[in-house]
Amino acid sequence: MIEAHLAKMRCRGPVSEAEEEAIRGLVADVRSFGPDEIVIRAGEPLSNSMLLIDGWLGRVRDLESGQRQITELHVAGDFADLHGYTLKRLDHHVVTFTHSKIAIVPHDRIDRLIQDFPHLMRLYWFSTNLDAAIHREWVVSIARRPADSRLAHMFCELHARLAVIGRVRDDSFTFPLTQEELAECAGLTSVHVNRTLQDLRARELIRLQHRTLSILDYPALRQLADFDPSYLHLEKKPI
Amino acid sequence: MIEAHLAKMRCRGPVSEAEEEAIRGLVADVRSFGPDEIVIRAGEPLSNSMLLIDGWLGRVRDLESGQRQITELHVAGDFADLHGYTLKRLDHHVVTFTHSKIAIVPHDRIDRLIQDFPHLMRLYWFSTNLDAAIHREWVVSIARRPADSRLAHMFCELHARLAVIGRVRDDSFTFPLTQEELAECAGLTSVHVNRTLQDLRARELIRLQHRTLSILDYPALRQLADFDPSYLHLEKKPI
DNA sequence: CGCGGTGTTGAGACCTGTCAAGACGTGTGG
DNA sequence: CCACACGTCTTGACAGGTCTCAACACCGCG
Repeated sequence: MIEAHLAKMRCRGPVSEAEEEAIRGLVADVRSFGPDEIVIRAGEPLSNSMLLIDGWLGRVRDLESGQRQITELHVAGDFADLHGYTLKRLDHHVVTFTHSKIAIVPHDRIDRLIQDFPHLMRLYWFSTNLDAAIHREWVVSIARRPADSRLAHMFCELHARLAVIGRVRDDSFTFPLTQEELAECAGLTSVHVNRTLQDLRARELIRLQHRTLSILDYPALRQLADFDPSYLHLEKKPI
Repeated sequence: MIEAHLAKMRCRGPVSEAEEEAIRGLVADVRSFGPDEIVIRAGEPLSNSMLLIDGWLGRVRDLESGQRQITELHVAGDFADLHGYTLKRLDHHVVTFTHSKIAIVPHDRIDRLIQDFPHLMRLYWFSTNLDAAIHREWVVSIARRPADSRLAHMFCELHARLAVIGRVRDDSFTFPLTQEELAECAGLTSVHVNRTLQDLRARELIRLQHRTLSILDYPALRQLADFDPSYLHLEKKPI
């Protein structure tokens, strides 16, 4: 059920049997959502967090002008709103992009978990700091990189994050976002995303069809993106 | 010494005498830095965090192209790299913009503190999540807002953050960044920042001279910025 | 078979970037 | 006290990336 989550945790360091048991005990309930639903609305008081079991979620901000900005993407194994555990309300919505299965984790269970397992407290704190690192990388990308590098960077990041949970095969993975949604991530318009994707295809860097993204030339894509995966902290180091 | 830090903490909820004492005990040493120094270099292993007592710091990323992007600004009372406590190395440099006085906080003292005061653990975890919220707001700003709103938003954010620590008088505060550095925050060039500032001045929204920023028409600036301070969680709520 | 969402294309406008030069101003050394 | 130097701010002309608007093509699904 939460194997992807455990895989992600273990990729940073050992998780004992007892800890694993405790983590499994976090889940109070599992709920299913359709695509394009709002899972958590900005501002509402929270007493649970959401552990994504399967599907794709995003954090999105609606602007006054009617535009949307996606601030982070979440895949299986991610806690989508663990920061809500301390903040108690979010500054953004959490929405589904696909059918999604989500484990509900009541905050009081997290209370108990981190009390019993200080090591897990550090791991979960770490994981919210990792979200911040991802935000920072997006700031850099959106502020400074041209459209092609920007998309390339997103693809490299997802490649790395999905690989950890075993969802990449031959540098291919399913990528369910529409070009419109991709634009909302990258700070571009869907028209420009469309043209940029054509460009990336023409240069034989990627293939993207039927919701599947194939990276055809990873070294070249990585160079175009100026992608350095160290901010994802994927190497094994005990915390 | 760390009054600004305590003021910031207290603005979110009560901090007991004992807790205050413990927080003061975090400081192992105080160091001074000149302007434009690198305080922490990206990637180097960390065993301390830096609590800014006075001055201005920033988190900056150097790009391959030679450009720089500033990812967050820090003012008195901020922990500049508390996320380093869990991550153990940073994905960015921490640099000074002005003369700065910084308290050195060894990680093992934080270990002890959060063990003794679970409430403070939550507060400090919260504060790193707050940094993430600020990152998110920057993503939105840089991705979607035109140059004038973008600068306006930065000024509103700083106004709110500095007010908490008593550094705003009559909607004025010292703002020591050069236009070049401002550009590195906003994802613009210094030339464009210059022209945009002239525009904001001409519209009588701000005055900026001699390193002092005066907000002349806060409601108008806030509206231009589409600024909603709730992401800063400045209202009093026990955590 | 038709419909709605998604992807594609073109032309033109606009915001921001680039390059280059000059003005200002503040601190330093003679 | 002046002269100079260096960083910062300012300005102009032009280039270029991205956006806007609008139309059309495609495709999966009911």
